Amino acid sequence: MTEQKANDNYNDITITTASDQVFVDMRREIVQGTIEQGSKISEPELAKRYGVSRATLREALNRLESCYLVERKANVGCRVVSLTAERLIEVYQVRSALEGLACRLAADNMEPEEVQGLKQLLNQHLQTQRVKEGESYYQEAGDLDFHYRIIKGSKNAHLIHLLCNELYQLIRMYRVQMGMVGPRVSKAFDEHLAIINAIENHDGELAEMLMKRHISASQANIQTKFDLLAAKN
Amino acid sequence: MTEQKANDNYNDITITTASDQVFVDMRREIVQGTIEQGSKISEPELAKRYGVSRATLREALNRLESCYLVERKANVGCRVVSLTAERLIEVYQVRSALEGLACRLAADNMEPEEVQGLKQLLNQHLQTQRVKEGESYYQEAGDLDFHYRIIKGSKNAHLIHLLCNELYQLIRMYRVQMGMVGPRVSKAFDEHLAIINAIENHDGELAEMLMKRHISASQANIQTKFDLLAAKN
DNA sequence: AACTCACAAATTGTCGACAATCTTAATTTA
DNA sequence: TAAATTAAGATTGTCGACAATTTGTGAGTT
Repeated sequence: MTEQKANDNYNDITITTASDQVFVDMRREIVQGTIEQGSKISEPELAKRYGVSRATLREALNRLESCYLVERKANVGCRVVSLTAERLIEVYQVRSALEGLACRLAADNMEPEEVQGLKQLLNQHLQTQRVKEGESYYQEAGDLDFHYRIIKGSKNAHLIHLLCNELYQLIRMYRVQMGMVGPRVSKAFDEHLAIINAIENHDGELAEMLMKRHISASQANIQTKFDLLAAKN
Repeated sequence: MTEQKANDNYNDITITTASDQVFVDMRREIVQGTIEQGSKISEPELAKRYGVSRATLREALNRLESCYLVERKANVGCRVVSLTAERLIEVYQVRSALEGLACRLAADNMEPEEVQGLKQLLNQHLQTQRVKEGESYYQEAGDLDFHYRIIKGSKNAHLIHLLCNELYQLIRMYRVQMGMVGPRVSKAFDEHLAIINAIENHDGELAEMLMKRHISASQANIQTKFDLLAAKN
């Protein structure tokens, strides 16, 4: 839980209204676990805490629901989502399909400059990783950045919105709260490299397949992680 | 625009609050075109029309935004989405990836009874189509039903929500307002049949591929339809 | 002791009014 | 005449209060 500030606002929302601010703040707190998963959200309490009325808080809650961070029931209330293994597996199945598509489209639609930028990013990661072997956070942030760029490279606005604004919040929450360390980190590099090469060669089919595998590997990791967690308790 | 009532509430929402009601009503009107695409939504005006306060109307608008039927801008307002060819292509690319996934999962997770039900449904369509050759509406409703069942058969709750509650409203809107007729109808039957067979044989890979093709064919239709429309004007 | 029912407290849903912002049109200025 | 400015009107954002529903507690019954 070191400084997470830099990567708070991944999707480029311009904050104009008060509910925008509350939305972004609550989103951060939920992703980081400050507001813990599964906990009930009391509208009067949180409204007071953020210094806004219930109306603006509810506006923020609606938007949190849109990105799957809270769940509402009529006349009952709102609670923060719980990161169960089942849910994460489901999300990763969807993610795999969508990012596979994004990768295929990126192979056709990415500008040469964007591809160059991606390669540079990967080089940076390589150096950073050498210096801070074992440190996982930077890698994670960089990894997200890598995926973000490819998604944006698809040039499919609907797909971009779906992944970056909606689905990714859950994934960030999982990463921050459960952590991703171990041998996956270095292996992920090679996979990233292969993906970039495929994109550079405009080989959409291969790029899609590699990305799907890449994400499926993460998915497998989730299951083992939860199994380990269950064994401890 | 005959009786659409039966298929109004595809996703099984239980209407409890006033904003639920407004949401469902507005959704129908937007899908059918009663509230026409691209039109600006005046909160005071619509609140009066539905006999509710602006607060409950705004709640409904939030949810309409979640299923991509309206777009909001801060301090500016809300307008109904416009069905451009570009947007629909984007949506269909996403749909193809997601329903492909759904189909693959369905091949593993559908109960035998569900598969039987699907086959029965297809038989009904065949008879209906023979009787009412050319009539497209029933086919469309039935087609949606077919896709719904497969999606549900995936047993992936997140995927089901994404497709049935969010993405499909746009697709229904396109179908109702632009219509789907012509040779696609009979051809779609054969494709449906092949998909069912693959599912029945638990051949996920094939089922996925067939579904993706099936949807890509619809996607190609969209482009030609818009081209024709552009040529007329 | 367990179960039901009724009442009280708390929470969510809804409303009308006010504040902040945007839009439009008239007016001024170059 | 065209561009910039400003003021009026309308629209959205926010607030506090009331209504409807749920939840929790405790008395009463079997």
